[in-house]
Order: sequence, then C-alpha cells, then structure tokens
Amino acid sequence: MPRDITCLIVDDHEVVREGLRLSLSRAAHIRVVGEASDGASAVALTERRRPNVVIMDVRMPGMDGLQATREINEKVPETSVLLFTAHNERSLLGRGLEAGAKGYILKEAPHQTLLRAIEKVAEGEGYVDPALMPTFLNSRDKEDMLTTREREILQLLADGMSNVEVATRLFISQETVKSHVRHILAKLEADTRTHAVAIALRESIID
Amino acid sequence: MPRDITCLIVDDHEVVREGLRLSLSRAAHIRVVGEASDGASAVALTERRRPNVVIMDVRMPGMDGLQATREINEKVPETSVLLFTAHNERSLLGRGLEAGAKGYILKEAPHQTLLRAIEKVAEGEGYVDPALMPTFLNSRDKEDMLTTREREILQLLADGMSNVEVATRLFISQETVKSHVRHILAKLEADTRTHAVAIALRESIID
DNA sequence: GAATTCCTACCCCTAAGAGGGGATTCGCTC
DNA sequence: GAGCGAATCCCCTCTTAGGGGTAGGAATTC
Repeated sequence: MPRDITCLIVDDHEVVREGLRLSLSRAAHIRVVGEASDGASAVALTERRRPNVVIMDVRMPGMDGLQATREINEKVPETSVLLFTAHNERSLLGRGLEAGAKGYILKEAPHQTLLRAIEKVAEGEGYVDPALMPTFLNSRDKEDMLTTREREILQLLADGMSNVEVATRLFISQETVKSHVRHILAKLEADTRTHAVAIALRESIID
Repeated sequence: MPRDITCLIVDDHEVVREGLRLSLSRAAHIRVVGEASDGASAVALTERRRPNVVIMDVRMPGMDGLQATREINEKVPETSVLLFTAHNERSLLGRGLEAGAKGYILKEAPHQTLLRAIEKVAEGEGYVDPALMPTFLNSRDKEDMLTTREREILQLLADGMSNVEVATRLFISQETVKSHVRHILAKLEADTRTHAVAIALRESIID
C-alpha cells in the first residue's frame, strides 16, 4: 500500500476549489496540501510543498495554467500536472501536453473519473479524458498545422492590423505577410482573414 | 424569522455544483432543492420545485443560461434568478439583466459574498457583484450601443461572409451592409472588420 | 408635433485584401 | 545531396473594404 497522494488545487474560482476539496475529501488516500488561485502562486506553492499532483485550471488571471505547468515541470519535475479545464477550451489539449502536463480532464467529468485521473497521473502515467479523443483527432491538427510565424501573424490580425502594419511590426515585407495570410486561410479553411481570426479565437489558437 | 431560502443549482460542471452545495450547506437558512446541468432541465425543475432562487451558470451546452433565465421569468416569475459566471464573461452582465436576472455574481467571489447575494435576491432585491461595477460603466456600453441589426451583421462577418454575402443573406443592399459595418467599427473603436470581430468574440458580444 | 434612433439606400473616392503565379534561402531529414 | 517545409520576397489582376457624405421612412420618445 503506497502513501497518500498529495495534491495541490489551482483554480481562480472559489467554488471550484471548494468542489474539488469536497470531491477529494471523499477519497481516503488523497490529501490536499494546498490551494492557489493563480499561476505564479501555484508555482511557488509547488516548490514548497512538493505535491505528487497539481490539479491545474488553464484560464486564470495573471500567469495562466500553461505557463505555470511549464515552470513546474522545469523546477519540480517529480510533480505531475493534471490540467482541469472547461468544455469550450478543449483545443488547449495540444498545447497543454506540449507544456508538459501529464493529464487532461474536463470540468464536467464525474468525480470518479477525476479520482482515477489523479491516481494515474500520480503514478507517472498519462491520462486524457476519453471525451477529448475525438477533438484530439479532429480540430487538434488545425492549430497544429499553423507555424509559429503564422500564429504570430494571426494574432496581430486579431488586433486589427493591416498587412502593412503587420509587416512593419515584424520587419518583413508586405508581400511576405500576404503569403503567410494566404497560407493561414488555406490551412484553416477560412474564406477571409476575418473568418480565420474568428476560427482561431473560438479554438483558442490565439487570444 | 422567515422560512428557509430554497435554491436550485444550475451548472454544467460537476465540481462547481459540488462546490456550491458545500458552500450552501454551511448556511443553515439555505436549502438546495435541486440541481440541473443544462438550461432546459433547469426550466423544467424550476417549474416543479418552485425555488426562491435559481443559481444559474451562463455558459452551458444546449440552452444557455440567458435563455433559461428568460423562460423562468416568464413561467415562474416568483422565482429569482442569480447569474453566476466566470470572470471572462463579464460582458454578459447587460444581457443577463435584460433577460430578467435579479442578480449577477462572479465565480471567484468568496462564499460570504455569494450568501449575501442569494439573500438579497431571495428578498426580491437586485444584486450585482461590486467587482463588476467598473465593467458595467466602461465596456458595458460597448455591446449595448450596438443595435440588434448590427450584432446580427457582426455575427455573419465572424462566419467569414463578405458584404455582398451578408446583403444576400439579409435581403438588403450591399450599401446598407457597408453602412452598418461602418457604424460597428466606429462604436467598437475597431480599425478593421477583423478587429471588430475579435473584440466582439472576446467580449462575448457574439459567439 | 418635434426630435431621435434605426434601418435602409445611394453617391464618390482611395486603400486594402484576395488569389494566382513563381523564386530564393535556410535548415532539417531521409 | 536530394527533398521538404518554413520564411522570405516579387509579379500580376480583380474584388472588397473603408471613409466621407446624404437621405427617406418607420417607430419611439419626449
């Protein structure tokens, strides 16, 4: 029989933290060793308490969950991060795993599933919510096929910049920007740049 | 001394419902009489249980919280709806109140504040999270100053339509669409239609 | 009944975007 | 070292968007 699994809860919403605490208090072998409401304090607390698992929300004010995951992986590699996020943020899965998360589970999951995910992740295994598999295979490659440069340009388009303005900002020619935009439209199957930005915002490819 | 306040919890996330149940179980005078995870069953349950207060999430699959609020107000006017939503959905405040919600509170609020909001709303008074006042005065008017027609057009732009396509869809002339777009850009202080769509998506003015 | 707002529609003009072609350099992989 | 993808740049044409003004009819508000 192994020791208790120690957990850190990270979420900016009071109720979600309460709900998690309640869910986890029902499992005898799981112990909550701390709570944080933003990325920066999550990293700091993880360094101090060294929990087995960090249950991490993705969207948070200040440092977000992805950045916090990266830092935790770097500074406290023996701690596993389980991302815990909402339905409409599914497309963050890819970037979450890239950031070094060991698991990914949706907030609507029943707590039995949550407990199983925590156990898996604590053992060092990966866990991805089964409900996410379809998205993982479909829309995931959408953002994935965009290069970093293309994503960068898409982000600037979303801020209202014209091709010329983007070119000036990135120190490249307008023609290059046009090339990139054409590629973006093709990859996202968008009709116009406006459509591309809408798709990207909805899929959380850009912010 | 009045009777207990009866509450219905509506949220699509298991943990949030658990958190709310826990929060409310600490208050002796509040009784949870049901839970729902989507708008349609929220309306049905409200009709059957007739709670004093419905604590309602806004973003849900299927019928959303705003539509559910409208129907509850129509069918069970003696029940007060308290909208309970995340930080990044602040701009829904305006439409929430329009839909007939009596109160609006953020998910990050400490539970003391939540309890106070429930009491206020149960007494028939309004309650708006103080943290929302600045947004209420600033960005609020942004979406509010858009007419329904303008919002409709903005939505179509977000789906990648050109002026001509929008005109065809709405059975109006292209010139009219251009007029509307110009007004939208001015009102949202956007540089391009792409920028306008990005702003609208971020502020949840459109989907 | 006057004023306002909204939706509608037209004019003009310049600037920007979209779609097609091709080409180079760099670094990586097979 | 051939092939590939990414990033860069340039050519062309044609359509679309953006910004300005004006204005009528309907509904609402004062």
